Amino acid sequence: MKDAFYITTPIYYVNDYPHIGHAYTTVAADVLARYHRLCGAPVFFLTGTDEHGQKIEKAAEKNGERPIELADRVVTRFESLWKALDISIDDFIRTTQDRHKKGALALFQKCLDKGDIYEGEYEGWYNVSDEEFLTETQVQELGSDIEKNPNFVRLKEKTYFFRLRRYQKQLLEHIESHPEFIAPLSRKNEVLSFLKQDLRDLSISRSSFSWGIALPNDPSHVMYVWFDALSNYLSALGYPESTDHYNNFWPAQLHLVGKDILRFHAVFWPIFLMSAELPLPKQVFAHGWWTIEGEKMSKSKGNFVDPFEFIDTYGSDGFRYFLLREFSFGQDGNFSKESFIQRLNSELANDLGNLVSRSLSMLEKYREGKVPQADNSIPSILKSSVETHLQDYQKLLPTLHFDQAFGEFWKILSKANQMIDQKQPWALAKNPDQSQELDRVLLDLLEVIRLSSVAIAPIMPNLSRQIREKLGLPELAAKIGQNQIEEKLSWDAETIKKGEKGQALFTRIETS
RNA sequence: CGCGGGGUGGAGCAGCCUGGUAGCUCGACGGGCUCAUAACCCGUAGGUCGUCGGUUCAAAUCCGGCCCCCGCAACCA
Repeated sequence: MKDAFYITTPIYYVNDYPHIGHAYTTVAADVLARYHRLCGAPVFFLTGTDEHGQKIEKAAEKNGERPIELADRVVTRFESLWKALDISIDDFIRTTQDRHKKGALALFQKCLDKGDIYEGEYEGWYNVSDEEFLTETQVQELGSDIEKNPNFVRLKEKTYFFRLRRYQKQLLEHIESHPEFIAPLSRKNEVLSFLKQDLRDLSISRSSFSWGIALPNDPSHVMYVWFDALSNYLSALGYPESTDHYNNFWPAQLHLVGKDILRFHAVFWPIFLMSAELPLPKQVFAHGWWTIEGEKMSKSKGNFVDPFEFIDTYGSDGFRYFLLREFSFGQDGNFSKESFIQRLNSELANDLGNLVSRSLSMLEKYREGKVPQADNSIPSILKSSVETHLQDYQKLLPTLHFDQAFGEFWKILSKANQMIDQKQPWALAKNPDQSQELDRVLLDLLEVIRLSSVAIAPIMPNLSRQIREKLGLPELAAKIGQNQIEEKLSWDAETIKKGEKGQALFTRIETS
């Protein structure tokens, strides 16, 4: 039996509008979840929302509603996006749920018992009208003006600190003895250089607002965002109860995060876990960011890409494919409508869609749509090169080299197109003596199309299903213990029932 | 000396860790085919790999200096 695969996205701040970045992380997680399910592994794929904090409290107050009412209202933005994007989550956790509070409190108590949390004082510049401490950068920018402005006062606040330094060495050792713990490599180096400085203890509570989880030892404080949010990965499994669910899936196989929150996941989170004497996740992977038409995405520019808009116009499969195909996972990349359309037209319409179309059309024309009987005396033309590419695909996809994995598979489509040109089935069809050779060509094409339906299933589940319908094959369904990727992603693994051209698989996007 | 990423044919990128004929996609140009979604196939042009120096028989690749671009340190994957 395959190892259990627990994969998470960050929990998203509920008050935000979902944008391409949220979609990116979640689609990547979904592709991995679907892939591992097809490999027969028990999979638990978790996402959710972070619903506490001063911002929510204030926003709710402004709307004249209770914070939980606001959260209940806006959480649907995320829930409906995941539905529209065909995200196959197993669970959706909200930090306002009782199960989460229970888990977060239990983790906090563990750390407290360990003596890693102590009461201290935070002193800094406070913005009276915003009711917020200024960040160090803000203080720097203001310079000496800060002392002249009566809106800024020097303030001390009681807060609870976490003794990060106690675990600094242990964490360094862990990272060094587990080279795969932080990926990609450049991010790991970043974390290592951070860890080689002296760590400051981390403030993990606030008393200036109350919308959060009250500390067990001091109800006048609530947990500050990171302690609260990170513990979702445990609370979703039922922690602190030692259920089968928990025991099967912890430690997580993979925390997928954006590069901005790597430090929280690769430094603070493992330290909390060490304090609570829990096993660490196997890997934290930080991916890159999207720029939009060459510019940084930001609220002030208002240039967020709205995923719903693209899904509505071009479908979820194409959008999903573009996100992971366009550039290497881990790097930054650029979103432009032009490159989006270009890639979909070239790879989904011209390469894949057209190959399906021309192949099935020939089957209908030359063989009345009937799958020819295989003649073993004529060897397959494509088999051996296809197998090489399939092996590479299977190495690349689970290691998060999505762009290369699909690039590798697309080489197969290219080989098939080349074969058509070389063999010229339309000429073979005119000569009855070459009937068997024509059969061979058609069978090879059908097989490549069938393999496509398997290879693209994790990223384009709808196209996969449509292809399989054309071939008279059932939709791929995951079964625990049955490795369908290995079984069905090999040459002639399934008996193709038919080959119906039907409707175009993916039509070109006209730009005019 | 805050931290990090990047500078490779017109565009976007891979290659750099583990030195040894500079590769991919798109675009341009020419040709082929007619089964197909004006799609597909073949070929051609185009790069002193930011720059200066070092190591080496050999450097896009290793080392050092410099220049330029971008991001983080503030909402934000």
